[in-house]
Amino acid sequence: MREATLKDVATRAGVSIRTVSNVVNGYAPVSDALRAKVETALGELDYRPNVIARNLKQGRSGLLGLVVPELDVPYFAELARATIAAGRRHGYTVMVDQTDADPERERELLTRNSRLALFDGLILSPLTLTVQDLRVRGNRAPIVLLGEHLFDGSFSHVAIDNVAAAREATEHLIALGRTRIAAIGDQPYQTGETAQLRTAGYRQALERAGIAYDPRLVRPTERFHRRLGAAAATELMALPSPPDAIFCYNDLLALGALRSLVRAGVRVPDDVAVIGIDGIEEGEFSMPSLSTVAPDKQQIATLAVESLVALIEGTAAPAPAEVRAAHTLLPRESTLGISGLGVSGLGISG
Amino acid sequence: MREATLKDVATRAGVSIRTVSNVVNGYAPVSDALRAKVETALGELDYRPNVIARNLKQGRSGLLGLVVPELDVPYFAELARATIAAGRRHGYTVMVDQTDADPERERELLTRNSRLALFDGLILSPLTLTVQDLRVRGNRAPIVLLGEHLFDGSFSHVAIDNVAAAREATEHLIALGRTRIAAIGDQPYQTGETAQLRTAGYRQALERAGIAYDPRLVRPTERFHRRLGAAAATELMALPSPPDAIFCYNDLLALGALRSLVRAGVRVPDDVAVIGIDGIEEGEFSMPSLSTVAPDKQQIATLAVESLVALIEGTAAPAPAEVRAAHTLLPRESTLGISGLGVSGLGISG
DNA sequence: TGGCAGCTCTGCAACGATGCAGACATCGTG
DNA sequence: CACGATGTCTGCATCGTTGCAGAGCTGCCA
Repeated sequence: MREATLKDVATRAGVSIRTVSNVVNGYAPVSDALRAKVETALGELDYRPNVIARNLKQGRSGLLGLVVPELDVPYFAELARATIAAGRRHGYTVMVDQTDADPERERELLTRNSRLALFDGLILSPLTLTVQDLRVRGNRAPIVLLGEHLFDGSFSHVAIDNVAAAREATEHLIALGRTRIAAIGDQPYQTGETAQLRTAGYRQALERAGIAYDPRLVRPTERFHRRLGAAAATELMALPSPPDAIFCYNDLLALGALRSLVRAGVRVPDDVAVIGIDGIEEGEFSMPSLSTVAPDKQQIATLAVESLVALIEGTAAPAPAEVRAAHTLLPRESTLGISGLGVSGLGISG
Repeated sequence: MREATLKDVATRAGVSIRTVSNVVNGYAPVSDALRAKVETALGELDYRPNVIARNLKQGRSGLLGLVVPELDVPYFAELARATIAAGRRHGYTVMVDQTDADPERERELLTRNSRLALFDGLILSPLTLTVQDLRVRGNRAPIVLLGEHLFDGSFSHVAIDNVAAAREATEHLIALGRTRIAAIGDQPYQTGETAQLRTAGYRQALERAGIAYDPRLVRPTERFHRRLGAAAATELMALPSPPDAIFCYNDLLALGALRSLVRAGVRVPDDVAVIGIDGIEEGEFSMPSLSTVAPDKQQIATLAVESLVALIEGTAAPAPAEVRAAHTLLPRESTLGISGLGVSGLGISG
């Protein structure tokens, strides 16, 4: 059975389509008698408006899309929550998609026939997209980017200062007196821009402290996952002179490293201090809890949505903005130690 | 500047709208000469199809919606990933929304004017919705439900056997010789159906093993979050006779409990064994790693998408199906102990 | 040369809703 | 009583696209 349309309802109620529309939307004044008749017909036919038709007429859908590489990476999940909330505050519904960090999927998004063209605007957290890709997009909706990519100024951006964040994390380790500070997560190839900025921050901190840079202590990882962090930490501890601290480029790497260290009987932080970046909730509950530099996800989400809405509604100059969000160092047990227990580290007992 | 339409392109190229459409979609045979002219015009005007108009004409959007209570709960994030993949296999794009576990937001989804009406179908993981709510929905798209709610048979469902899952988790603890087995996560009120099923499974296992049910060992928690698990575990250990094992209704509760136990110097699993439900990746990397009963998320996602697509495309009888997905017990260190180290538990050293 | 098939291409209608201008009835006022 | 103001209600055009039926042309064969 076909869905009832305004026309069906109008026929049944013996009024014009327009009047039915008015009743449905509560627009123009409608007499009680007619209103009652229309409402009866609406009920009898179980009328439900066709949102697509309405959107076509109004030229907007009220939907924003957030596209992240991996939804099950906690940082993105937490960011998604914040973005959905920010969207609501501006009257938009945000829906989330992921690309599995697949370059082809990322490019597919921008395709002429992408279904995302239904959305009034897009917030992208790209991994591999180039400015070129974005230029030729078949997508009519405005775009705001998250992260450091594509800083050629043609698109609005929201990101933390990754160099500073990495520097502060490293400086925190230095302040604890550590000198052999390893780094896990470098990505010295084209699409690893965020990682490269963090490497820069790491090296800045070392340099300022007069600590020599030791390339053997820097482990690249293709992605920022727990398993890779664990493997890299194991390798680091097998070095002739292992590190006394590890700066991980994100919290998942750090949590993987943490487990492999503790599992191997290394005391954290006494033997090796560990810090990450992301400020995910999981890090508050690891044992020991994870020190981290937390980007202000609320702020990132709010700024991204605000920029996007301004583009959509034309309330701002279309000049692309580069927006910086805040970040905060959150020292926890993995660098400060476990307080209140009369012990100074966590290891294997038995 | 307005977006170019087919009409604009047609005017510029001196051909009919229909021909432009044909070129864009590669439909009918078009002579090379015309095709070239049209393509030039397309390029000059930077034409991008209006997906909304296309959808209106075709009566579908190719979009499925997945709505979960909280995206930053890892179980849901992992399920979302699986669902997005399953949707792609069927030619649909899945986009994810969350309700913040807010009853009003859940109901809002089904409203006449909900933007989700743009979607061809919806997969809902409801917390508080009643059958009543679903009946009066102003939403035309078919719906498939995740979880045990609303088992009155009017809607298609996909869920694991929660009673069995909880029973198997508890039996695993019993098989280890534990007798004072606590439970964290009961929700003995209307909207806590999943929790109640898990309580039933827990009690079944106790009963079968001839262990008396001790209500003091069952801690309710309003939600399934790490912090509440930690608090509940602390309370349990403060009992005159504390438990020697804890069954948590999900992995987040268990991870919270794990931390508070280890933090307090309790040896896991020697003193207290811990198990959860969900099989989230985080549990593989906690210290000790978390034993769990893992629902087959792939299967859940696949079954949900298949049911939904069948409803949308009318290839299946509209009779609502109740589908069971598989689950697997995954014993890890939090019950089996840490092997290969010559130690039998993890605690505080120093 | 007539007729037909096959290839291109076009115009119109339609998807289901809303904006707009105006028709019609009613009412109050001068 | 005439008039305009007000309050209801309607029809038409429109959003941008695609389905459908058919027009016009070409070329081939009898």
